[in-house]
Amino acid sequence: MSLTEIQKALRETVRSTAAAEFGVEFDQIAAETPPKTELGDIAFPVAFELAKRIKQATGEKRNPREIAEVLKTALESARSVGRVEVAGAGYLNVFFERSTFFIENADAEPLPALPVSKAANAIKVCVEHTSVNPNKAAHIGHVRNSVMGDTFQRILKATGKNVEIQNYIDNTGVQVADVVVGFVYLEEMDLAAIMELDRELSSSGKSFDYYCWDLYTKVGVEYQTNEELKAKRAEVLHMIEEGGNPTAELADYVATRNVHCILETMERLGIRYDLLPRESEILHLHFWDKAFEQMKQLGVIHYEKEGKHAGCWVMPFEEHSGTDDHENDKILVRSNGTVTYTGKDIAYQMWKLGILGLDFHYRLFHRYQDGQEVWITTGDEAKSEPGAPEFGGGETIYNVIDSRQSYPQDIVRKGVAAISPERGEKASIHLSYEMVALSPAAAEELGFLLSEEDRKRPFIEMSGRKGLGVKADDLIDRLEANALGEVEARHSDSSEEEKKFIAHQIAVGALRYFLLKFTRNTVIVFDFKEALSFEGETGCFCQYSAVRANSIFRKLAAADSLDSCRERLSDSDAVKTILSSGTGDDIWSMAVLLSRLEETVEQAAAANEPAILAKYTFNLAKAFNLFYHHHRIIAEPNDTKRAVLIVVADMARRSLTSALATLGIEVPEKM
RNA sequence: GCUCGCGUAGCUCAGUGGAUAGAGUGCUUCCCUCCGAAGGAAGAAGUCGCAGGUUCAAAUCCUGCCGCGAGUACCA
Repeated sequence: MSLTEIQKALRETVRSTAAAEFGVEFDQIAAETPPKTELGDIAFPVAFELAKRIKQATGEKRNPREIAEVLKTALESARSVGRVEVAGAGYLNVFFERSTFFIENADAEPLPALPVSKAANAIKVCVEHTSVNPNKAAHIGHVRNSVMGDTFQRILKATGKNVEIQNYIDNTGVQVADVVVGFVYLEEMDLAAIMELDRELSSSGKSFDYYCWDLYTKVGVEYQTNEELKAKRAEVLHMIEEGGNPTAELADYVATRNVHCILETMERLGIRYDLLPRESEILHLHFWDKAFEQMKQLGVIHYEKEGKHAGCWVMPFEEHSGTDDHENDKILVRSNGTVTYTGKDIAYQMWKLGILGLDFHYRLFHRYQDGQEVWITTGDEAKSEPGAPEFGGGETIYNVIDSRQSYPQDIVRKGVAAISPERGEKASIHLSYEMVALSPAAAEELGFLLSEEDRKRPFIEMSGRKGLGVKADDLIDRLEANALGEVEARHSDSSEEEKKFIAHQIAVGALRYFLLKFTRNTVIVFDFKEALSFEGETGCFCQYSAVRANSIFRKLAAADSLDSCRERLSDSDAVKTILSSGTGDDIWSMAVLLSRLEETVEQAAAANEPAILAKYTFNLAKAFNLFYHHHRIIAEPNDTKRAVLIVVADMARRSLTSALATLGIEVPEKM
C-alpha cells in the first residue's frame, strides 16, 4: 500500500466512523503532517470539528478527547497502522506500522504515471504557454511563462492526463507590424533583402531574433518623433491582417523566422510544443464569425444603439464597476465592424474546448532531433498535410498568461461559459503569474539610464518595446559558462563534450528552479547574482544531492546489490528492530518524506502551483544530504541495517530524480 | 474611484484554521585521511503592516485603515 492509498483509507475510516458513531457527515477530512516524526506520521485534528458539529446538531456537549478516543479505536484496526495516540486537547496522531510500509514500498515507483502514455481513457487537457509575439527574441519574463507552463504540463501528465501543448502565435498583431515597419521604412528592405540579411547573420553566428530585438527598439524610439512613420503602422497592420500581398508575405517570413528562433531557445530548456495555432488562421478561417453567430443566437451579446458604445456589439460585464449603467460592458465588435482581440480570443477558446464547430488545417512545422513533431495551423486546405493528430477539444483549458491580463481572461472565461453553460467557467483556467521585473540596479547593469524617479521604484518592468530586458539566450549562455568553469575545476579529465553537456544540464536546472521556486503571484525582481548562483536553494543543490546518491550505487559491493538488499528485508523482525531503534526515526522520516512525491504532485496540480513541487524537491534533497551525513551507508557493519540504508538511498534517489524530471531538470552523470 | 494581488528574520521568500512561525541568503564560529565541501554542524536574528471581530484554536477567515504594485481602451 502506498502512502497515498493509506491516507485515502484513513480519511475514509474517519469519515465513516464519524457518520456511524455521531451521525455527522463530512465531505472534507482535514489531515496534516505532524511537525516531528515522534508525533506520528499523519494527524487528524478532526475531533474539535466533530464536537462543534455535534453541538450544532443536537445541542449535546461532547469532549473532543472523548470523541478522539472513539475514532482512535477505529483507526487502530486500519491496515498499515501501528498505533494511534490522542494528544493535546484531542489530536489523533497515527503511527504507521513502519516495517510493513517500508518492505511493501521498497521497490515502488515514485510516480506511477510518469512518463504518461496517451491512454485512450485519459482525460485530454490543453495547456497554452509561451505565446511570445514573434517579432523579437524571448526575454526572461517570457521564460517564466514557458517554464511555468512546461512544468505544469509535466505535472498534469504525472497525474495521468493526456496533455496537448499549444503555443499561440500572434503573427498578425501590432508588434509584428512594428518590426515590419522597421524593415521596410527604416532599413528600406524588401523580402529578398531580409532573406539575404538572414543568411549573413547566421553565417556570422548572429541570430535573427536578436536583430529584430534591436530593430523593434529602434522603431519604438523613432515613433516618438516621427508621426509619418507611426502612421505607417496602421497601414502595415491592415495589409498583414488582409493577407495575400507582398507586405503580408514579408511579415510572414519575419514572424516565422522569429518563431523558429524562439523554439530553439525553448528547446535549450527542454520546452516543447505540439501545436502552434496562429492568429492569421483565426482570421482567415472566420472563427469569429462562427462564434459571433452563436453568441447572437444565445443572446450573450447585443447591439448597442445609443450611448458611449453606440454601434458596437457588446457583452455585459459588471464585475469591475458598482454601477449598472453598462459603462463597463466589453466591446467585442467595434463600431467600424472589426472584431477586438478579446472577441478573437473567445472564438479561439471555443475551438480549444471543441465547441466552435470549426477546425484549422494543419501542416508539419518542425521535427525535433528525436523525431517529435510540432504542427502549425494553415488556412489553406491545399497546404494541409496528412498525419496530423487531432488537436483541440480539451476537457480543461489552462492558459498561462501573466496576471496583467486577468481582466480580458475573465471576459473570455465568462463569455465561453455563457455559450456553454454545461461546461461552465471551470473548463477555462487562467494560470496567471506575476511578471519578472528588474531591480533598478540590474537595469543599470544592463546599461539603461534611469530617471531619479525610476531609481526609487522597487522594480522596473521589462519592456520589449524599450529593449529593456535580459534576453533568455544571453542568460543561458552566462549560466552555461559559469557552470562549465565549475565542472572544469572538478573534472578536468573529462572530455570537452561531456563537460559542456554537464554544464548545460546544470544551467537548465539553475534557471528552471530559479523561476519555479517563487509562487505564481510573487513578482520576481531579477537579480544577476541570485539567478546565477549554484549554492543554497537552487536547482544545482537538488541535482548535486541526486548525483551523490547515485555515486553510492557505483561503489556498492557485489554482495550488496539492490536485489540482494531488498531480499534481506524479508527478515521483517530485524527491519522492525532497526526502524524502531535510536536512529530508526531518522531513517523512517527519510522514507516517509520521499514517499510523499505522488501526493505533492497531486497537490501542485490541484492548486495550479508548480512551486509546491519545487519546494518539496528542495526539501527532499536537503533531507537526503542530512541522511547522507548521518549514516555511513556502504560501511555500515550490520547486514540488515546496511540493506535498509541502501534501499532508502535508492528510494530517495529515484524519488528525487522523478521530482526533478517533473520540474524539467535532469540529473547529471557527475558534478 | 472601482477590481485584483502583495505586506512574515537585515535582504529574498515558503507557510491546505491546528502543536515551539520556517527556508535560502548575509553575518559569527567550526567540519574534507571519510559513500564527492556546488556539502554539513552550531549561533545570533520576528510587534507575521495596524486596529477590531469570528473560533476551543488566526500569519491564515471577516471588517476597517495604512503602504506598495497591477488592471480598469472601439490596444494586443
